[in-house]
Amino acid sequence: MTYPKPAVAVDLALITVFEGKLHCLLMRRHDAETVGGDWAIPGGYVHIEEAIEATARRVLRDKVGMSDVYLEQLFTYGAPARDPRERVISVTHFALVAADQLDQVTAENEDLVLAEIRTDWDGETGGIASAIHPDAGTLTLAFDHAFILGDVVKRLRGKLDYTNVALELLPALFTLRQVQEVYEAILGKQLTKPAFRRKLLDRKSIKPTGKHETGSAFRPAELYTRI
Amino acid sequence: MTYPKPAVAVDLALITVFEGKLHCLLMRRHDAETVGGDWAIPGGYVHIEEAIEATARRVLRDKVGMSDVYLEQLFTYGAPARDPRERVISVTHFALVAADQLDQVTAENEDLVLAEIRTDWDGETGGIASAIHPDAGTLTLAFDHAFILGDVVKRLRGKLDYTNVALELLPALFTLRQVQEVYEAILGKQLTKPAFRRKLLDRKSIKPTGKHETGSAFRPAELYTRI
DNA sequence: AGAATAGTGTCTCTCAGACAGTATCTT
DNA sequence: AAGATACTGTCTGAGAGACACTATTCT
Repeated sequence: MTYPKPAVAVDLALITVFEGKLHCLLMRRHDAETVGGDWAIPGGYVHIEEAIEATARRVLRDKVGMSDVYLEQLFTYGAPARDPRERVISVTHFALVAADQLDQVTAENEDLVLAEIRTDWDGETGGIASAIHPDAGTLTLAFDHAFILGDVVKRLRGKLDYTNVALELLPALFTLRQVQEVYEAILGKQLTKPAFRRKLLDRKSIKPTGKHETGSAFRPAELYTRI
Repeated sequence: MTYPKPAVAVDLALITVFEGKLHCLLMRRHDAETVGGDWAIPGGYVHIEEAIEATARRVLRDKVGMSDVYLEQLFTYGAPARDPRERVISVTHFALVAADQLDQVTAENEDLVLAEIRTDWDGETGGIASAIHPDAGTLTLAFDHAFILGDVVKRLRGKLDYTNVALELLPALFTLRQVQEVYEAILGKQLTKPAFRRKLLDRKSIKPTGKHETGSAFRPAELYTRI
């Protein structure tokens, strides 16, 4: 006996830190009334012979125009009514990207915007997130995507202290101050500089390059790179 | 346009600590030659109007005969050839149960056994696990289930120090020594008693009952319970 | 009484936070 | 030279591991 099958999709939260704030790439939907919102994270159906991560990378390439990013499976969302049109199970991933890369794709594609992610809960409590655009204000998110973005923030907060995922949000060369800004954006709180430096350097996951930043108003900081 | 859809299943790793060792419930397959092994963790297809966790609880009830257990989504496995018969995407969960409960179901059902899970890697490195039965020796696992069990161990090791999941593996009343045994079984290494007691009690997630264990050869330990 | 385990007190070492100080670059 | 930020040294308190000690129960 064969059962009717749910559809399987991959949704992709593209995360970056821009001007000291967590941001996410959103895609305009032209069917807002049927899916419950004007904006959504990019996604696509899993093809019958395609690995799940391959779907994620295809969505990244075809819908966003990027490749070679840090990608991680987050959670699989499958509430029967999460998509009002048909049963869709979403194997959701998140990607971590440096801000300059996302700037480029939003400039080239009218339907892609970068929105700030805000949460009104502390630590790893959990809950929904809201997306705020500098011009348009708070964006209405389709499906369960406000909930998904909340889960992304929660996961990132949890992984910060025992992994190096934060470095994926920075360009190839970066200052220690920039790393601290990424941590502060994700955790939503201030950190103390000396303790942060020590912890980061003790981890042996970055190394100094001897080069320094240019164009700074005052003393330029040394540039570091991933090991 | 409609694409051919993959099937979606939920697989369920039922975990317990028995005689100081991590164990897992396995189900005998009668189609070993087509699925690559004699033993598998229980699973079932997601029905078209059924939430994913509801599938997990249905599998738990219908195939194992249990209810009211700690359940958590682990990962979604979707390699195209993981099931040689058809494309099946598995939203895998794990359940944590006290050993006495699993003892009961294996006694009642011939096709269910409790096998020890062993890993040959340290900490949270990751890798496959093997399943060892007291009489039958090493069991051959179907599909990617050796890999999945490895991921379960990895996840449990990671969650031990910042959650109370370990308490789900114990009966309603337990001694501090039993809690330490659970931690040691999961981590695969010895811990020191005074430090362990302090950390556990400082967490305020268990409380003493005033009762003591009976039938012990020597001084009986106090019984604690979850708060 | 002796054996075995339950449970506790203390020392030390490591590590994170806080603060204050020094170094270096631009205007 | 002044100002701003990069970077560092030191103090302190919290917490984990190691060890030794006391307490309690059964044979």
